[in-house]
Amino acid sequence: MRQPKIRNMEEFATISGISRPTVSKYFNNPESVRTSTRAKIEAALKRYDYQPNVFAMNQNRRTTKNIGVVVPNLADPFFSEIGRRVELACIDAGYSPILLSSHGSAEMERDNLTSLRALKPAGVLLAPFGRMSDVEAVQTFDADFPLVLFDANMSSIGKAFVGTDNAQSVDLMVEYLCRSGESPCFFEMKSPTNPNANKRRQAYIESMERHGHVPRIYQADGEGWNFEEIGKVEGGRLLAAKSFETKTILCSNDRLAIGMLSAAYDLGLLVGHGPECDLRIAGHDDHPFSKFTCPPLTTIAQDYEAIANRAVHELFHALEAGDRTKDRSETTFDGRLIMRESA
Amino acid sequence: MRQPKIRNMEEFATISGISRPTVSKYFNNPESVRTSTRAKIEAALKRYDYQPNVFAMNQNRRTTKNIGVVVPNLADPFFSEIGRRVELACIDAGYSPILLSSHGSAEMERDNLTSLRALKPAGVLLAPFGRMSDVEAVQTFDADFPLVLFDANMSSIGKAFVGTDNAQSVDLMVEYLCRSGESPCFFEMKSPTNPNANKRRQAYIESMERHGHVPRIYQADGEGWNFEEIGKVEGGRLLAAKSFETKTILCSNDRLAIGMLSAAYDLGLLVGHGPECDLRIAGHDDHPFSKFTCPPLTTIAQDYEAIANRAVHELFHALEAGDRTKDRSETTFDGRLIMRESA
DNA sequence: AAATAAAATTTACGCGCGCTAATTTGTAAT
DNA sequence: ATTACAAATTAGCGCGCGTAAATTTTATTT
Repeated sequence: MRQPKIRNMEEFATISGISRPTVSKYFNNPESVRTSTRAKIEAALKRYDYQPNVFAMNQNRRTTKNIGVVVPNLADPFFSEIGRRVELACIDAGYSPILLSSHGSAEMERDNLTSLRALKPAGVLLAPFGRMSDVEAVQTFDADFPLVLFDANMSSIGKAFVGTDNAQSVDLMVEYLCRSGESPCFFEMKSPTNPNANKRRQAYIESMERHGHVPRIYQADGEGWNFEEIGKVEGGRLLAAKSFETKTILCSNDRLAIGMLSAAYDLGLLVGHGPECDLRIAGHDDHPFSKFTCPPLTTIAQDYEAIANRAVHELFHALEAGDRTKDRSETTFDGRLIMRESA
Repeated sequence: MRQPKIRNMEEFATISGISRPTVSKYFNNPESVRTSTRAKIEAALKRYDYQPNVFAMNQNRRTTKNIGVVVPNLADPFFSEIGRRVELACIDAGYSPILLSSHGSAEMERDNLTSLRALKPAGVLLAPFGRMSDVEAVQTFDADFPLVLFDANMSSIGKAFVGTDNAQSVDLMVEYLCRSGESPCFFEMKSPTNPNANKRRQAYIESMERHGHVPRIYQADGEGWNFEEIGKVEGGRLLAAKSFETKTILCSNDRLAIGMLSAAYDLGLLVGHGPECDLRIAGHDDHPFSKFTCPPLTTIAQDYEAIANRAVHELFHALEAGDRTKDRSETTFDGRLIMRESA
C-alpha cells in the first residue's frame, strides 16, 4: 500500500502483468475477466494503492455510475432519513449517489436537476414537490435521463413511483380513532406543499364516510415549510376558540401535530386517550421526535426501508431495461399504526 | 437557447468568433478576458446553451472547483442546518459543494474522506467527530488537501477551526440560571461523541465555581446518537429516583433536554420557572424543535450563519494563500441566550 | 505618432481513460 | 492431438478540455 505512487492505469497494468484494456475491463466489472487474471490484479491492488481517475472514466463512458438523489428538504427528518437509506442502497449496488436538497424551494429543485445534467448521471431518484415543482423542467429531465419518483407522485412522469399508500394508512388511523372513541376531524394546511396532503385529505373523507361519519376539515393559513409553527399558531388559535367540533384531531402530518401539541400544552389542555383528557391528537409519518412529544404522539409509520430499497430497485430495473420500456409502475407500501399516548 | 446542439468548446468558440483557449480562459474566470470578447461570448451563450464538460475540465485542472463538506450526521438538525448554509456559501463563491454525511459513524467519516480524494477537491470543510474520528486519517487528509474544521475542534489539524465559544455560552446560561433561581446541576452523556460536550462540562464547572457554587454533574449511560432516547430513559431514571440535588438541570445539549422534558412529563413533573413548578430544564443549541417542546425550551442559540460563513471564508483564505501558511486560526462565536418557559 | 503593455490568437501537446478491431493466447471439449 | 471458443493482447483512435510558448492584434501611454 505504500509503494511508489501509481500514476495511471498503464502503469498499474504493467506492474500487475496485465494489459491495460483488460485492467480497464476489470474495473468496469471484475466478474468479466478470467479468475486467474482477476487474482493477479487484486494481488497488485493489495500492494499498490491505485484507483482509476474518476474524471477520465466518466468522460469517456457512455453512462457514468452516478446516481442523483434529490429531496425537497434535508432539514425535514423524513427526507434526511429516506435520503440516507437511498444513498446506502446505491453504494451497495456499486454506484455513486449524489444527494441534493432543494431546501424547500422549487427553484432550487430545478437548479439541482440542471446541475445534475452536468454529471451525466446514470439515473436520478427524485422526491418532487409535486404540483409546486417546475413540472416542465421535471418532464424535460425525465425525457433525458432515467428518472424514478418517490414519496410524492407526479402523473406520468418517471419510470416508476414508490411511496406510501395514503388511502390505506389514513384509513387505518381513522378506523382506530373511531373504534377507540370519537371520530376525528382533520387538520391540515390550506395550501399544502406536498401532494400527499391532498391524498390524505381525500382518504380521510372517504374513510369517514365509509364509517358512517361526516368528515370535518380544518385548514390552517400559512406558507412554507414551518409546519410546526403553523400547527402551533393556527392550531392553537382554533383550539383556543374551541372551533373543533370533536375532541379528536387527526393532523395531516406529525410536524403539524407537534405544533398543535405544543399549543395544547400552552392552553393547559390535557392530550391523551384517558378519560380525564380533553383532547386526542394523532399525526402521520412517525417523525423521529414524535416519540418524545408530550404526550408521545400516536401516528402512522411509513416503511422507509421498503420505499428506499424499492425506489432504487425500480431505477436499476429501468437502467437494465435500457431505453424505452413505456410501462410505468406505481408501488405503494402500507403504513403501520404506532399507538402512543396522544390518541 | 434552442439552436443545434453544441458538442464541445471548439464548436462554441467557432460560433462565438473567439479562439478556444480564450473561451477556456473565460469559463475559468470571466473577468480575465477583455470586455469586448466577454460580450461576444455571453451573446453566444444566450443563443446556444453550452456548458463545458465538467469531467474534461476536472481531469486537466491542477485543482477542481469542488469543495467537500462532511458532517457527522445529517439527521441531526444542527448539522443539516449548518451544512445547508455552508453549501450555499460555497455556491455563491462559484464552487461546487459536495455534502456528505457520516451517518453517525467514524468509519464512514473515513470513507467519506477517501471518496472525496477521488474528486480532487480544492478544499474540504469538515465537522469531525473529534476524538472518535480516525485521527490519523484526518491528519493524512489534512496533509494532502486544504482542510478547515468547524463545530468540533481537533488540535493542530486543519488550516482553521470555527465554532461556538462554549465557555462563553455555558457561562451565559449558568449566570442566568443562578441569577433567576437555584444554581443548576449538569446532565450529560458519560461518553460523549462530541468534543464540545467536554468543553461544556468544563465550562460549567468553572462557571459554577466562579459564582461560588459547587458543580454537580450527572452522567447518563448509553452510546450512539440517540440523544433524545438517552435523555428520556436515563434522565427519567434519575428524575424518578429524585437523584438530582437541585431542581435546575442544565443539559449538555437540546436533544438530551428534549428527552428529559418528555420523561418529566411522563412523571407528572411540571417544568418551568413559575413558583408552582417542580423543575427547571435548560439546553444548548437552539434545536429547531426546542421552540415546540412542552414547555418550550430555554437554551443557547449558536450563530449558524456566522459559523458557516466564517468557515467558508477561512477555507477560501487558505486556498488563496496557497501551500504553506503555517498559521492556524481558531475562531469562536458567542452563543445567544434564548429564554423560553422551561427555565 | 511611435512605443509599450496587455490581451488574444495560433499551434501543439498532454491528461487518463473508454472503446474497437484484429490478432494471439489460453482453456476445455471432442 | 485437434478443434472450437472464450479470453487476453496489441495497436490505436478519440473524448473535451487545460496549458504552455510563441506570435499577433488591440488598447493605452508618452
